[in-house]
Amino acid sequence: MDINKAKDVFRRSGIKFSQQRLQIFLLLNNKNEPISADDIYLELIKGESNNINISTVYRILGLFTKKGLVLKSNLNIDGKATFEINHRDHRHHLICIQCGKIVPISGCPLKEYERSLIKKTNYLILEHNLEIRGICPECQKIRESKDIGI
Amino acid sequence: MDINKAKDVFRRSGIKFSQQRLQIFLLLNNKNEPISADDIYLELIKGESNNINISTVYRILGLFTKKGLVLKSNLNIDGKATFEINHRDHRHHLICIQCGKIVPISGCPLKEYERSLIKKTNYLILEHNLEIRGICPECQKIRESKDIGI
DNA sequence: ACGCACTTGCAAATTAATTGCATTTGCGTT
DNA sequence: AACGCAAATGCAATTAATTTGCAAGTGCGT
Repeated sequence: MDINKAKDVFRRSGIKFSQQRLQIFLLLNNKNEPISADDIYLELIKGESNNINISTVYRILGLFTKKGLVLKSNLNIDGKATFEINHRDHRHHLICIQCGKIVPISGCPLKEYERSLIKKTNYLILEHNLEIRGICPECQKIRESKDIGI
Repeated sequence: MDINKAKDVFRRSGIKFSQQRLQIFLLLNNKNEPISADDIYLELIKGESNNINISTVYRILGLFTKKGLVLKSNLNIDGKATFEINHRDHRHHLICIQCGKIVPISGCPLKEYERSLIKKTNYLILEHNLEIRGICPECQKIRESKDIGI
């Protein structure tokens, strides 16, 4: 994702361009895991020339969310809300409860199920979220070597 | 769920009995949807003789969660964490985005999928959460009568 | 370069959640 | 049934996340 592409997305979404919006948008595009407002802020202020305020981060995330560019993840990381780019390809995550690593998983196992749910409940199903938690291969090795029970 | 049953659960979980714990436990058992600490507090103080403090509510929810009686739902309702009784039968929810109603759905569509995910990723899968959002039949009728697009 | 609406920074306010400490309560023992 | 102690609660104050008001700054069309 480069600057011109970002400007394009902004224009199409009716979002006025600004440096701060650009930076947050690029950062979110380079992450493939949910990130908190505070972490975005910390990443941006450690970047060389770049300055930004935490309230601006919140405001921009709110704007992006309202415009559908960003999803407010239902995954709260110790009390902080997290956000991620709205990959329209409908992505879920696999989260390691040991090291906190989050990896996107491809495909969605719920298409068929939702159809049956519609029949059963008469709800108009619009969206869902799914997070799966477990222990990644690396952390499993560490656990084995320390002989910790689950 | 009556008082003696609750006392039994407490004893088996190593939880000392108290009025406040009882009330929160009974309330959670009568809800079948996630509820925030604040809403629990509000429901309890409007009850006749009953008084409780919001910090006590948080402390008891923390205790119940630690002991596995209660699950901290990943569903945050405008910025507030929510909690629900740990039905060990592994329940998911269907949420109406119009009226906010939450109904539990029976069965879980992910058993088979998790098995395939284990093979593919070598993760040790421990748990997952799934929330499905849509519009309930009643709200659909209201929308139709008002002719609102989605 | 100019002007105006929109955005940002800053500081203060709000709200959720936590904590320290004095008081109260549950419960086993006498 | 009263006693005593550890644990639980209430209260007030604190911390931490998020929001908001307002003055100053910026993007963008003219």
